[in-house]
This record gives sequence, C-alpha cells and structure tokens, in this order.
Amino acid sequence: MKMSNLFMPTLREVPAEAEIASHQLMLRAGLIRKLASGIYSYLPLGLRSLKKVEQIVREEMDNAGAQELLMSALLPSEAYQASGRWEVFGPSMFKLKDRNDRDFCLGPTHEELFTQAVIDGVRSYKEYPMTLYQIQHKYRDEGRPRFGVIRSREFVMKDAYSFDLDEKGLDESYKKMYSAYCRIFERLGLDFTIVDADSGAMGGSGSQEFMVKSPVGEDGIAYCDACGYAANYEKAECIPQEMPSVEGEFEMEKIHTPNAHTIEELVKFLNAEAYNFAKTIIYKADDKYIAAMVRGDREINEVKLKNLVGCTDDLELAEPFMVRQLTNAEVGFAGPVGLDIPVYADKEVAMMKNFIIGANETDMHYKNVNINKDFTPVTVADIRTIGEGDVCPKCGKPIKSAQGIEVGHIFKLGTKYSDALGLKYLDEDGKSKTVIMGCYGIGVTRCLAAAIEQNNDKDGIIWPVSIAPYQAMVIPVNSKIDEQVQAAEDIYNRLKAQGIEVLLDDRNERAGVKFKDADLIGVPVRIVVGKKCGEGIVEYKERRSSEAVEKTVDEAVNDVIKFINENK
RNA sequence: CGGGAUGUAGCGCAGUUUGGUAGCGCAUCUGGUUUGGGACCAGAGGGCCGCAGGUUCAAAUCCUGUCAUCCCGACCA
Repeated sequence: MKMSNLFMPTLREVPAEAEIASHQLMLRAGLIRKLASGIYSYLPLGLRSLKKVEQIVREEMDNAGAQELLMSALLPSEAYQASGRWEVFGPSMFKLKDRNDRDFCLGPTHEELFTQAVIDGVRSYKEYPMTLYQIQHKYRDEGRPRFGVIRSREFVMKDAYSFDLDEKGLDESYKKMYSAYCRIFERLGLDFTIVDADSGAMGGSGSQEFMVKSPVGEDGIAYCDACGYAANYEKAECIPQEMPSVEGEFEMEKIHTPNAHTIEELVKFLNAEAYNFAKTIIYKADDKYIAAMVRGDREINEVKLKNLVGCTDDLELAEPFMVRQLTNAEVGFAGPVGLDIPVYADKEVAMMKNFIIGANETDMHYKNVNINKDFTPVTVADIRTIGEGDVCPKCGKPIKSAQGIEVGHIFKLGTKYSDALGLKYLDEDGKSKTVIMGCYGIGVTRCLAAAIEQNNDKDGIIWPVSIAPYQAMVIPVNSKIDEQVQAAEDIYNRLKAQGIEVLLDDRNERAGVKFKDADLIGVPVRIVVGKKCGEGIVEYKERRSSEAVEKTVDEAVNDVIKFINENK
C-alpha cells in the first residue's frame, strides 16, 4: 500500500477524552474514531488489525473442532423470555420494537439462541458432542463505558458454546477450549494469566478467566509466584490469619465512643489496632436483611457472601433508614449482640478473643466480646476479600495482587439453558436426558486494546507482528531525490512480491513526519532509504529496537522477510 | 445509579471572575524557501461559544432548564 493513498488520519495531540495509553494511541494512530460514548468506528488500519485477531481466533477454534456460524445481532425477545433474561439484563440490554410493536433486542450474548439452534437442528444423541461459535458484534448498554474499546457498548466478541451428553464430555470440551485459548493469546502476543473465577449465580461448576495483567485492568487478580496459584480477587480463598493468643475471656463491657462511626475513628479514639475490632455490615439480600461480620482491617467480599446466603437477585448495602430501624442506632454502630437478623461471620472473627463491636446504640460499642458467649452467628465462613499480607491458599507463601484486563472467559454452564429451553436427548436406552453446556468468550476488540496496552512506548504502538496492520514499511527520506524514491519503490515491490504486507511512505513529507507516523502506527520493521542509497546501503530498523543498522539492499530485504516469518 | 469535572474552529486550549466586534498553537488552503526525527516566511479559509429559555441597550460571559462527554464509585447477568 502506498501511503499517499492510505486513509490514516493520525493525530499529533492527545484527544482530551482518552486517559489510558491504548485508547489514546488507537485514536492518535487513526485506528478508531468515536461515534458516541462506547461506540467506535474502525478505520482502515484498525480494521486490518481487528481482522487479524479474528483470523487467529478463527483458526484456533477451527483447529479445536469448533464450527463457525453467524447469528443475527438483531434478535426477537422470545428466546430471552424463556430463560428469564429479558428481565434479568435490565437496562443493560438494548431493546427496541419493530413496526408491529414486537419486542426485539440487540444481542448482548447468545446462549439462548445457540441452545435454540441446537434444539431445532440436532436429531440424535449421536450428533454430540458439538461446539459452535461465532464472531459477532455484541451490544450492552453499559452503565459506564470507559477506556475506549476496553469497555464499550458495541464490541466484537467470539462466543462459543459446547454441547455434551455428560459431565465427562463437558470436561473434555472445556479442556479443548482451554488449550485453544492459550494458543490464541500466545499468538496475539499477549502476556496473560489464567485465573479461577467465580461461577456463583450462573450456577456452573467451573470457570476461568484469561487476564492480561495491566494497571488499567478493571479486575483484581490474586496470584502466587511460588506455586502458580491465580484467582480472581472475588474468588480467591482466604486463609484465616492467626491472632496473638490471649489468655481467657473477659466480661463484655459497654463503652462510650462518641462520633466514632468508622474503624479508623475508633482506632484513633480507643488507641487500638484495626484487627481488635469486628465490623458488622447490614445487607439487603433479595428481600431479607442480614448482617455480615469481618475483622476490622478486612473487607467483606460480596460475591462470597451472596453465594453463601443463596441470594438469587441482588445483594446490596441496606438503606440507612433500615440500618437505623434494625440496630436502633445511627449507621456505624451496628453489632451482632441483640441483633434480630441472621449474622454471618467470617472465619477470622470466630478466632478472635475479647474484641470490640458496635453496641446497636449510637455512640456506644462493646469491648471484650467473645463469639458463642456474647453472640452466635448462624454461619461462620470465608466471606472476606483477600488482601495485602494474606497468604496463598495453596502453598502458604505471601500472595501478590495485580490488575488485569479480562480478554477471555471459559465457563462450565451445566444445564441452566438446556433446562430452561428444553434441550434434551434420548440416550441409547431411550431415556430422556438434558444436554450439558459450556460457554467460551473472547473479547476480540478488547484484545486489540490489551495488546496495545502491553506494547507501546512514548512514540506510539509497538505491534506484535501477528496483528500489525502492516508488517513492514519502506521510507524514502527525501521524496525530491529520484534515486531514493526509485530505490524505495524497488524494495517495496520486492517485499510485496514475497508476500510481505508492506507500506511505502511515498508522501511528499519531511523525513521527521514520516518517522513520527511510522513509530506512532507501530509497524514492526522498516527500511529507510537515505543518503547512502547510491552505494546500495539502506537502514534496517525494528520498531522495538532503538537502533538502526546499515545494510545492503539485499540484506535488508532478506532480513525483513526473515524477521516477519520468524515472528508472525 | 451516587459523587466530581468539562462543553469555544478538525485537534489541544485561552477568554467566563468584572457582560461591550471570537482568540492562540497545531492542522487545512495559496505562494515561496526548505528536506534524516512532527520546518520557516508571507497570506487565506474555517465558529448558531453544546442546546433551549430568561435577565439586559448588549450574553461565550449572569440566571434557569436540558443534552452530551470524561473521571471516581456502584453495577457488569
């Protein structure tokens, strides 16, 4: 491609709306343009990279035995009504009506549709197992779109669904997807981590997320360098920390703590440590109220609590007026003693002695409180979030934490959708059984952003060869000097003839402009044709390396071909 | 959905406090000089100052409403 013909509107300045590197660079390099919040157009360079990601995903899915199909993005409401998700999705589903006032939506995900397709199309158990996938635009009306295409309202997703006769079959399908995903993310040049994820409300039996570690990631990861354990922060199991042993249990005593609503204020007021307290938080779980207790220096993990309580709909903090009603005190003085709702205590709370809690009376706390003596929780379980100072639940070494961008998720669904929609089969004994499903997603557009997030410097993008919009670039330094222009065009034609996707910067620009654009759009390798071209000498430079090397034309051309073939 | 901020030329911004002809840099166009890391000189084009009301002789500026965008948090099936 000659750059004089390329639609590549690069920006010199950073658009004010973009905060993170990938978003800024995608806009500056002319990959995308915003149409509305969370909605983007892909310009030629962006689309080329996007298609390369799709192609890698497609090849590996096909290799794993999955079959591609394509469903509409515009969907009738019926299927979602059968599974109940027409309501469950709520405001995050884009809903619309046709001219006859019938309900439609823009598909946010396609479990129901794939299930229905299999119900409609599969006649015999002998056709299973089967894995189907599509690469399709998805629509979710996110409460808060952000970070460019990392959390957008329209995005490209590969979604796959496996259909098996039994659990053992599901395990195999799942494993195949797992290894396909590993190959995909390796080929995309992503440094990724696989973490255990929560399957909670979806009711599945297992779930893992593929995370690209990045400070701008929206998900927390707990991981252990020593044994390789890694889990989503929400999921990571917490090992109760031993407390200094204390002799005996004292008598509970009420103390005056004026205006000390928070642990921080209490620590200061009573000159104690945060771990001497247990905090009690009132939650509304569906339509019931419950109390949850963790040590003062810990955080409640709402996902764990939700799973423990068996809350199907929503778990949220109780409204302040209900807290006042239930505790007879201002918010900040809740405690388990005399509280008339179920109390769920964290394992660590059960190990504490003579600790301090709210007294259910404004400006009052109890000290020297002991579990099972002064109050009794309905359940003691792991309901806190892992944090600094915690240990790995597998090997006991200190746990580390990082932020990650979720680029893939694999999930053993079980029978949630096959039950809801009636996907059954008659086995060889003529017995009716339910098909067991798995679902597997990859955020294709998000992968692009993640790759840029991990591969950039102050000058621009540093594309991995596998997904670079173009693999190589030839730059004549001075477009007024025919000798350079000719030589550059020859090199360009030779590379093209070898199947290299190459750009020729034939624009009548100064050298600096061409170099800046080349770095910005991140082409992995370039040949610069300059002063020494009369002697047959040109410069070879890889984007990732800081120095250019002088070579003969033949060497440079061969090295580019070699570099591309070794890295693609 | 709660909190915060911002809407002025394609992009980045000033001007708003104290009302009085719409500004700067980059980009664009023309002419010339340049040509190895975003050139220089001279000239030119481009704005319902987010939108709608109101106050005023006069509104980018003051008041009310509204929409949009971004950030923090909640949510993310």
